[in-house]
Amino acid sequence: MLKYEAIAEDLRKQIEDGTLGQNERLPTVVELCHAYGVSKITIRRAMERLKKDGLVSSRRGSGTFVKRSASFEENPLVTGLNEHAEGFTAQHAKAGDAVSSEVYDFAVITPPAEVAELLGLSAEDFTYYHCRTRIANDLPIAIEYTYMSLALIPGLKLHHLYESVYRYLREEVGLKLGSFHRAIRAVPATEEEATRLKTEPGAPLLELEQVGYLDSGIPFEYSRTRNVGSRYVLNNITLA
Amino acid sequence: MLKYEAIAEDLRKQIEDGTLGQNERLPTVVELCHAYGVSKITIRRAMERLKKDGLVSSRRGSGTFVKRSASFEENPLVTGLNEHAEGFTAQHAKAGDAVSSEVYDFAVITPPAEVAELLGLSAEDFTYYHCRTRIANDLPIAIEYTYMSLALIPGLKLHHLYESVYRYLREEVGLKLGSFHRAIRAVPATEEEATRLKTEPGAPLLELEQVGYLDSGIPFEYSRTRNVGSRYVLNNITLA
DNA sequence: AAGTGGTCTAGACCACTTC
DNA sequence: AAGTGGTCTAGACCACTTC
Repeated sequence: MLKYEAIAEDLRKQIEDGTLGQNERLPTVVELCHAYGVSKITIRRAMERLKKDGLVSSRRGSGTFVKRSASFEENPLVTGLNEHAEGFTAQHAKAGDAVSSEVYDFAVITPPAEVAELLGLSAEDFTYYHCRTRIANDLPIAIEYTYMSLALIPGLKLHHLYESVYRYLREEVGLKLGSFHRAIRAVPATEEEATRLKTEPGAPLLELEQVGYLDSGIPFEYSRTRNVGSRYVLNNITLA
Repeated sequence: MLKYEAIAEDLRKQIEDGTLGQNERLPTVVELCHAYGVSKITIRRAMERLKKDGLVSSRRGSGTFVKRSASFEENPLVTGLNEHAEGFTAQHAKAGDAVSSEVYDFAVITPPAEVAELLGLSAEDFTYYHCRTRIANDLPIAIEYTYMSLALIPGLKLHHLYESVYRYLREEVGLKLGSFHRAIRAVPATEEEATRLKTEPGAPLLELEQVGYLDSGIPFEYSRTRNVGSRYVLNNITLA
């Protein structure tokens, strides 16, 4: 086994058995160099492996931290990682499409227990909840059910849902978005979804379930996006 | 822009404008070090970027080569990359499932024009074609439609389709599998598929379309795998 | 034997945060 | 000012292929 692989495995075990707890800072790169008797680039490769697997995130100037993702160990379905998130708006703007939204629900609620757990919230914490369709060139492409942490995003308003929420988070709230854990399924449209998406009940939808993390490793959103199968193809895929 | 990014962009342009042609060998790492006035690790990072984007593949002892993937420029839907392919058999063996197959079709044919193009074949070249279902614990999970290059795999027999084709390719043919270009869609089951998969016509299927490459960059297979939506979740996802 | 890419060392220097 | 991770140098050494 290569040195960087052995180091990554050792740190992974420490994270999985709790020696390194959620949100805990790892030793610095230099400390790890001394501890394992290797040079910086070898530690760096081990860290890249752990980042790819969604276990840690690094911030220049601060350190490298264990992500709050223990719940994912229990749910092996959702273990991917996506850096450099682009929202629906950015994806379609590139193609020159006219993008709009229809909002069906927007409220502040206490989320379902499994959502609260994925977001690292207690039973008393609030989240925003919204359901909206995303429309490109007058054709509905997807319906989104999203929970976002109220504490992290104090000022979300209805009108943001008609624009780009990610742009708002980045530019106005100043959040730094990090990685995403994702799972993908094919599911049938409910009657309500069929009406909202202008398709047939039971029509195949491509569902992306995701938890979004800030670059600090704190989860900020849980969402399910259901894309009309005949209008959407997912490209640029890597399976880990 | 970082040095390795600038070098990757420069090489990408040379590949896209044809200065570096399909299957052509790039300059060696040491030559690139001198050409760009940088050290090995910087060239290495640029190469990792190009590999991730599916433009080149490297073989230790031989060099780094432009992949035969020009046709993907015309089809932006299929531009992902997946190293370290695991077949259905390996995935389910881990989970301790009983894996089997049902083969509905196995023949040597001249493939459809678009498949021939993706595989870099002429109109006169032959491929294997097979359709089979993959079954775990007596429940059909997926149906596969696959074209494999006859010239690369002289000895494929029916009985291999009841076992692991990838294991056969690796261990008996001695092929080294490289990366995969993939696209994902949700599609409805046809009547025939519904019967073979023990589900309903129109039921949502998660389709993975892929072109598989050897580590030399030569494409060896084109396949569409349609997974029953209610029995299959794709995890460990990275969107590039 | 000669050439190839892959891993790794022991740092220097930089961008960024404030542990 | 001190500490953090990120990029990069100029190699050494190794695994693998035969350009």
